[in-house]
Amino acid sequence: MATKQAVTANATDRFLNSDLATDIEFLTARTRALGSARANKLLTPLGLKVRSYSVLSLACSGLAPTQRELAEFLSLDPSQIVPLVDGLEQAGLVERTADPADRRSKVITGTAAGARLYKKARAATAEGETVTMSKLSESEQETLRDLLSRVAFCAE
Amino acid sequence: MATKQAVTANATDRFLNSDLATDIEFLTARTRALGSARANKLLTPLGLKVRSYSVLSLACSGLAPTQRELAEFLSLDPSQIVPLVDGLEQAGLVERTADPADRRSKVITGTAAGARLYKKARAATAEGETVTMSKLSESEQETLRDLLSRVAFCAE
DNA sequence: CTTAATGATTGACATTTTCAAGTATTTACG
DNA sequence: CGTAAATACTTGAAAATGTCAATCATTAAG
Repeated sequence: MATKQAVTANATDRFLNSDLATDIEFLTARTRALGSARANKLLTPLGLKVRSYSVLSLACSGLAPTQRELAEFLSLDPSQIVPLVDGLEQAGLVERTADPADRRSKVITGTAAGARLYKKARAATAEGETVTMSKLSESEQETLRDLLSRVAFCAE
Repeated sequence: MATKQAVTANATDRFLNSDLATDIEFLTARTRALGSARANKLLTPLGLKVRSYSVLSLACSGLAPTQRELAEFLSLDPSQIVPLVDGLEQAGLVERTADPADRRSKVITGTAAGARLYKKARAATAEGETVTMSKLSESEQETLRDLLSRVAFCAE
């Protein structure tokens, strides 16, 4: 079996020199698929997914995001934020508060229970990230983080 | 208006120091969202999307991928490959051939028309990538590509 | 030769994405 | 002030995507 595998290369190896394998678009998609599958698996026992975790994280950040800001930052449609916050709110993890300065906006803040769960969830995703990045040294991981932020937060 | 914008920071800037903004999972998701929106826009005039482009790319690579290999490499379920190949096949861009060595497998190869379209599509996505990566120097882009491949093709 | 495993396909179902329209509120401007 | 335009959230519908189990044809294993 092991020898057979060595002879019949798997797709991942076979296409390593294809055009696609050098395409940033493709590499980010594949990295994300790997990472988010892993993260979702680790978050499931906590009743979260990558999406709800992201909302919870910002809700617990102390930065008092509005739903519009959540949509913008998470690259989602504003209408997608509604059920995400609904779920977290019904679970008692976050609260919607009308912004006194602009009552159209609703500020999302984490509750005490939300903060407790976030702490655990953050540990879970950190563990997933460790696995995902295990092929890179610490300094390479920092480099990757830096390069990706510069691309991801490009003003356009 | 311009002054107002400067005072009221947008979400992207406001959350730059949040936990999430240093999360690789999140950074890859956001980078991918930016990049794939851009790529899809450039591919639309050619009748392609990022997905069908990826299949076409491998079909035209000369590496004769089977559908199972496409699924594996593109992080998709095998059943998702079927309609993707259907579409390209109906457009005369690729062909399904039963693998003589294993007639369960179907090898996907690009037609002449497929190769012509792929050439244009590749130029389009390359242009998108140039825009997406414009904040990075050439050597930084190479570093990013290298680090991402090592994560994306991690054996697990 | 029989059984188990694999690759493609289909169909059912859930989730996610995308949009357009509606309500409440705020901003811009005459 | 008062009206019109813009903004934030919400709703709902339609399309696209993801997930999974079952089926058929073929191959591999015993």
